Amino acid sequence: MRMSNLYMPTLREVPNDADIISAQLLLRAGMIRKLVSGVYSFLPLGFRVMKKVERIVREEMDRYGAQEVLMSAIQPREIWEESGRWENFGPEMFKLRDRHDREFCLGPTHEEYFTFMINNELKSYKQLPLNLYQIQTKYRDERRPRFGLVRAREFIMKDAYTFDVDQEGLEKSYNNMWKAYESAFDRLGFKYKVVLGDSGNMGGQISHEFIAITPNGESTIAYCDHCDYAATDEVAASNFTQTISDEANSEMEKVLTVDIRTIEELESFFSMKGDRFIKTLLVKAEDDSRVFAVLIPGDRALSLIKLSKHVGVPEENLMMLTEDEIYGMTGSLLGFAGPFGLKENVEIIADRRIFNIKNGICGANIKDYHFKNVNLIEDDYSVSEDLILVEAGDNCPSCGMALAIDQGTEVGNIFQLGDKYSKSMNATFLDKDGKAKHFIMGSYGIGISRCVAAVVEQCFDDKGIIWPLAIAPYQVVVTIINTKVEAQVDAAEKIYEELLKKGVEVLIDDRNERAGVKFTDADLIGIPMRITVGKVIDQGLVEFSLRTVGEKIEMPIIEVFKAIDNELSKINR
RNA sequence: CGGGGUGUAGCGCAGUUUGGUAGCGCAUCUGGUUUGGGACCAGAGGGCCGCGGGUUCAAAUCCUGCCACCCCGACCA
Repeated sequence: MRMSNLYMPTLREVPNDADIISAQLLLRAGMIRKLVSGVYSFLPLGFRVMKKVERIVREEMDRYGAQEVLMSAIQPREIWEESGRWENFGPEMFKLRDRHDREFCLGPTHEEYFTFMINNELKSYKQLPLNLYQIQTKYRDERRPRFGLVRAREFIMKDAYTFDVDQEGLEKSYNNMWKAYESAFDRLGFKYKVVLGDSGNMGGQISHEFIAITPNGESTIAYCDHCDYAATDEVAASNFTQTISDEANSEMEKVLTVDIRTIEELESFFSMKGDRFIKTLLVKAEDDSRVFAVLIPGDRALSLIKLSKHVGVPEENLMMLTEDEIYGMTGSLLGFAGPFGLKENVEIIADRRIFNIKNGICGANIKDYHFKNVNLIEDDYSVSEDLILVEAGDNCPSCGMALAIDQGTEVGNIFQLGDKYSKSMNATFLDKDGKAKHFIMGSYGIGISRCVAAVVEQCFDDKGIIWPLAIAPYQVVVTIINTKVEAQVDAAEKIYEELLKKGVEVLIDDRNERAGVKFTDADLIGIPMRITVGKVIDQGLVEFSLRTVGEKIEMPIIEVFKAIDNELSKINR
């Protein structure tokens, strides 16, 4: 491709609405453009990268036995009514009506449609297992789109669905997809971890998430460097050793604590560490049917997912009480809540570790008062072994060493759905014994466009993007220093033709620009290899440099082809 | 959805406090000089100042309604 003709509108300045590095660089490199909040278009260079990501994912899916299809993005209300998600998916679903007032949505995901289709077409166990996938545009009307391609409202996703006769078959399909994902992500060239995911409200079924390690990512994961334990922060078991005081129990006392609300303020007021406090958090079910007071050690945070499992309310329906609601339940203000004197309908849930706190401190449910010398007794409460968000340094549940915490971007997930959809949509096949059984399903997603962003989040420097060779929009750029110098142009054109002949993906920068502009653009758009044709062409030499290294090495033209072959041979296929 | 901020040329911004004919840098076009890490000179084009209503002799500027975008929170692949 000739850069004199390439639609590559690079920007010198950072667009003011680009919030993370990947969005800034992709916009500046002329690879994407934003139309409205959370909706992006891909320009030639960006589209090439995305197609390469797609190709890698596609090859690995195919290699592991999945079959590609393309389902419609537009779906009728009826199939979503069957699963109950027309309502439950909530305002995130883009809904529309046709001229006859019939209702549709733009698919945010495709469990319903696949289940519906399979149920119509597939009737015998002999046709199972089955693994179908597609790569397609998905729509989710996110409440708050941000982070460029990472949380978009329109995005490209690979979604796959497996259908098996039983749990054993599902586990095989699941492990198979796990391997396919590892192969694909290894080839994409970013660092990632596979972590135990939230099994959500699906009744304890297994899921895993593939998290690209990115410093500003939205997902927090806990992992162990000494064994292979890894989980999202809300799910990871928190095991820590409490310091248990050996002092004798003292009599509980009410203490005036004017305007002292936060644990931090309490620590300095009482001159005690946070682990001596009993924090009381008020949480309710969204429909107001139940209210919980959750007791946890003062220096730790609550995991809503763990609470959700303990009380049997789906996590998305749990919410913290507002200050007004707290007043209603405790008769006091935010910051003074405690386990004593709550309204009768409040269920008190305790993390077991608060019973190790001797002569602790908790809110008194009276404005400006706390109790000290509190010693709670297990028998009085609904006790959970673990309600707490994991922290760095907690003990690994599998080997006991210290866990580390990292931020990341979820680029893939795999779910064991079981019969969740086949049951609600009554999708069955006939088993060996002639009886109708529900399909045992799995679903598997990869955020294709999100992967593009995740790679950039990991691969950049102060000059721009550094694409891994496997997904770079072009592999080589031939830079002509001065297009007025015939010898340079001739040599560059010959090199360009030769590389094209060899099947190398190559750009030639034949623009009548100064060298600096060309270097800056080449660095910004992140082309892995650059051949610079300049003055030393008179001696039959060109310069070769790698974007990762930067250093230019003079070499004869023949050598540069070898160097390129050598780099290309490193691509993992 | 709650709180905050911002909307002025393709991009980044000033001008708004104190109303008086819309500016700067980059980008674009023309001519020339240049040509190894975002050149220089001279000239040119480009604006419903987010949209609507109001106040005023006069509104980018003041008032008001709406919209969009961004941030923080809540929520979520």
